[in-house]
Amino acid sequence: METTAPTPDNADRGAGEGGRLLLLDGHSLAYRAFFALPVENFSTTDGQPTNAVYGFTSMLINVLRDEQPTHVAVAFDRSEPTFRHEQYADYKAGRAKAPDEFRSQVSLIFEVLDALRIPRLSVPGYEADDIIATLASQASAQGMQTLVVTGDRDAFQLVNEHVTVLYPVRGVSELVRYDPAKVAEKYGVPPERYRELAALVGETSDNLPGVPGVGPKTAAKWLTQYGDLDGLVRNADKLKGKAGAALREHLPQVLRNHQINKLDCAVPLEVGPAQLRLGQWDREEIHTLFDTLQFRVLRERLYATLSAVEPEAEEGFAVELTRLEPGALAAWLAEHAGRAGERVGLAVTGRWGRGTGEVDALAVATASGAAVYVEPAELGEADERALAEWLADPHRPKAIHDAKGPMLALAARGMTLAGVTSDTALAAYLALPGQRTFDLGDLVLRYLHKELREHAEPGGQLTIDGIADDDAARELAVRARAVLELAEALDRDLERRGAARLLHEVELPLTGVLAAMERAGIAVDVDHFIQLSASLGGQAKDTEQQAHAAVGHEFNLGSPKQVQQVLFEELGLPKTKRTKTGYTTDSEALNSLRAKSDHPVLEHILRWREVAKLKSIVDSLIPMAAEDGRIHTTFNQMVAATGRLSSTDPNLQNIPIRTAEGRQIREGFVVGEGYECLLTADYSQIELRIMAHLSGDEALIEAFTSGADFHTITASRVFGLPPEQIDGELRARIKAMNYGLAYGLSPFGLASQLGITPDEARVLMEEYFQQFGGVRDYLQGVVRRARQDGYTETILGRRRYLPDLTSDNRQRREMAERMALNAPIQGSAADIIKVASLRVDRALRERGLASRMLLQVHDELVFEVAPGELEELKELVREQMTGAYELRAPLEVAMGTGRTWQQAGH
DNA sequence: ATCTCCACGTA
DNA sequence: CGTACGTGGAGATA
Repeated sequence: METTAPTPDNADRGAGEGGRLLLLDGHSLAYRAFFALPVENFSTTDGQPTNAVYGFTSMLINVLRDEQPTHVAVAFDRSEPTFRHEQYADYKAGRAKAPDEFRSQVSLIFEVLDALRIPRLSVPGYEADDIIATLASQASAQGMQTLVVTGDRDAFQLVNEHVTVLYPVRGVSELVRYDPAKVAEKYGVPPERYRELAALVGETSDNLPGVPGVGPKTAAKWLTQYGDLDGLVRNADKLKGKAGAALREHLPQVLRNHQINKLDCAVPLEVGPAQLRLGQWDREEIHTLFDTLQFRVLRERLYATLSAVEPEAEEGFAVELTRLEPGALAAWLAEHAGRAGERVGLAVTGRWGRGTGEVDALAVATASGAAVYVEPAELGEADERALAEWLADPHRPKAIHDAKGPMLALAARGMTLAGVTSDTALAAYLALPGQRTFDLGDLVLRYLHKELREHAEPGGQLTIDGIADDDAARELAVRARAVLELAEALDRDLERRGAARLLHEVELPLTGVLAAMERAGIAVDVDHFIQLSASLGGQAKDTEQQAHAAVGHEFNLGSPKQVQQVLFEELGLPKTKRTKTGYTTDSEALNSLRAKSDHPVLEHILRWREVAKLKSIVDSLIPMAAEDGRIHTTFNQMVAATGRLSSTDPNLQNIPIRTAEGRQIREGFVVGEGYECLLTADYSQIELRIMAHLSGDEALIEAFTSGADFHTITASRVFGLPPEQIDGELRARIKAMNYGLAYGLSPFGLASQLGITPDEARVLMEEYFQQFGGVRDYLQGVVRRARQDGYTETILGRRRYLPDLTSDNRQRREMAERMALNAPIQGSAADIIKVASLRVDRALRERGLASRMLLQVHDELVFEVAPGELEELKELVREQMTGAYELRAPLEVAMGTGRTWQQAGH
């Protein structure tokens, strides 16, 4: 086709001025989607397949979001023959008729486009590509930029400085941008030569055979050498070899291809580019349609995309910072931050961690923008007291971002923080649990469309109060102001997501409980650790020497790379499972190698790893002991996507327990001075009880309420044997299944774990589900609902969003399915232990006990027992933990006491 | 100095 | 080809 030469007029115009036209090839994209997305995952409950509509709509939304076009249209082919059929009777012959499941979806795509008020164009006798070519050419002449989205490579001939093609790869999830440079890079010819190249190479799907033995490389070489197809034809005689002969023989065919693959840019159309302006879409119609299609995730994305068109507000936050005279803080707080019910924003700087901290400064800002900045260390006695009273007053509502650190820092000054009605980091975690970080600036931008900076004053910075030059003060005041505004936005967002109660009744009060545990820490016996480290170090050294001797030379046992070298290259042992960079040497693989070869080095490596790991844990603990002889971990309340806590610096949630040597480490965690002993209390099989509860499977619930061993009872039902005939082997199989189900275990995985064949595993699962069908129904329902809603939910309404459930990448999709199976179970367990921690904490205070909670390890709480309180504490803990939530398979708690964490285990 | 991979500890 | 985490060493990259 002719490319429109830029006239001085339109060449000067920016893309924004002339507009951005988006043109999609409806059939080609829908067809791509149809084959990329498995139909069994994309159907409505009444059986209407929706994979093509879904994929098409998803691509459309993405491209609307990413490209922000001003004008849009979708072109469709017609079923009638086109001018190309007249030129070449066999055009597109032999192409399989589209399957019924596909054709039924085309009218649904029409409905989606109609609801979005996006014009759909088709003209008898022409293909969608021709319509696109015509509009693109007209748009270029009007100074518009055009984006063509199509799965048809013919469109590459349209590419020029005004026209870009977005071509889908890897299903429908990714679009590659073809500008002139990209076409040249990919095909070796500029876009205006692309037709000629295609004519030589041919196009199977259009039944246009090219020159046999000539691929894109040869074609590009010829075209470059002779300038263009004309030049090549004139010089066809000179071409040597088989390829040259083939070209000469097929010359008429090439010229015919070149005729036919030319896109017509003069299709008679009733509309021009200017009439394709993106209009107002019908919210109600979209709701109804997406409801029938059961597209909830897409609806969310669509709303997010189309409402994000509102202009970005550039302003920051206005604050009026007051410098207070000594003694004036009480009055200021009473006036500005004292009215009941009116929340203020609070921002704190300082350092914190390991159960303590220091406050440098603190700013308070009100909704009107009035703000103060104080440095506690500089305050007089009266001001400090006023500050402490205000901070500790639960009736002075405050919003703060990530309260736990400031709580520790304030506590180190003897101050308590209360009345926090919003922690914006915590709120954002509930809204977006998959995110890793919750930076205040990011959230402010996302929720308020504002920058985290001061609103520029028209007349420059105020210097009246003499502190305008104090950037740190103004910055902190801005943060306080921003937090306050953000808190309002997040309150609304959480209300919408049904998580407001979870925030206010669980997560917010829990922060204080966690801070208290971090402050308390757990006492350790450093001498014990030092001895243990020495003993483990000796063993590691011995084992290392044995390993070197067995191989005949030294190597670094800690280097997987060197271990691979030794095992697979030097010793020629059979290759194990692949990793990204080689073959695994993990303990599972080494153990299976031991079954095939009795080379002693295998045992030495395994033993060394075990000992070295334990030593590294012990060595990491030793320097962690603070001056008070205790280790103060940090609990993170906002990292785990399921709602669990995590522990860092050090991680006290992965202290060894499986092996006897590992348990030696637990001997080093001891009761502190002034206390009687440690108490551990853990939930028995909490996740399985939750699974029984959520599934409502009567047989599984009965297995828990019967009082006998759960795995034995379930095994007895599955195998149809009385419980006393269930031996260790049978029990182990069912135990693996019971736990595996909550993780999305496949027959393959179960097989490899039990050392049976996948077929046997399949049979075993089948037999299991015959007894516990409710579990299967539940698990299937979880995934199906999650796919529709876009998220899973726990018993307290904690959501986990799983967009990958609709991915066209099988690995990602199946991963998301397993996450969906596990998230409600693991997350509900997290909900329950959080509630339990709060209840126990409250009961301890109500009863005025001096015993305290030290650690939370997912299903276990560890306490330090004050003298004479053991019996009362045990009763209290059991009552509060079992009563945390009423499950149909009731919660049970096991407890143990002892001088050390090891002895308190049971 | 910082990142990625592997391996492995816990629930 | 079973979920959720955090840590440390090696080795590559800057």
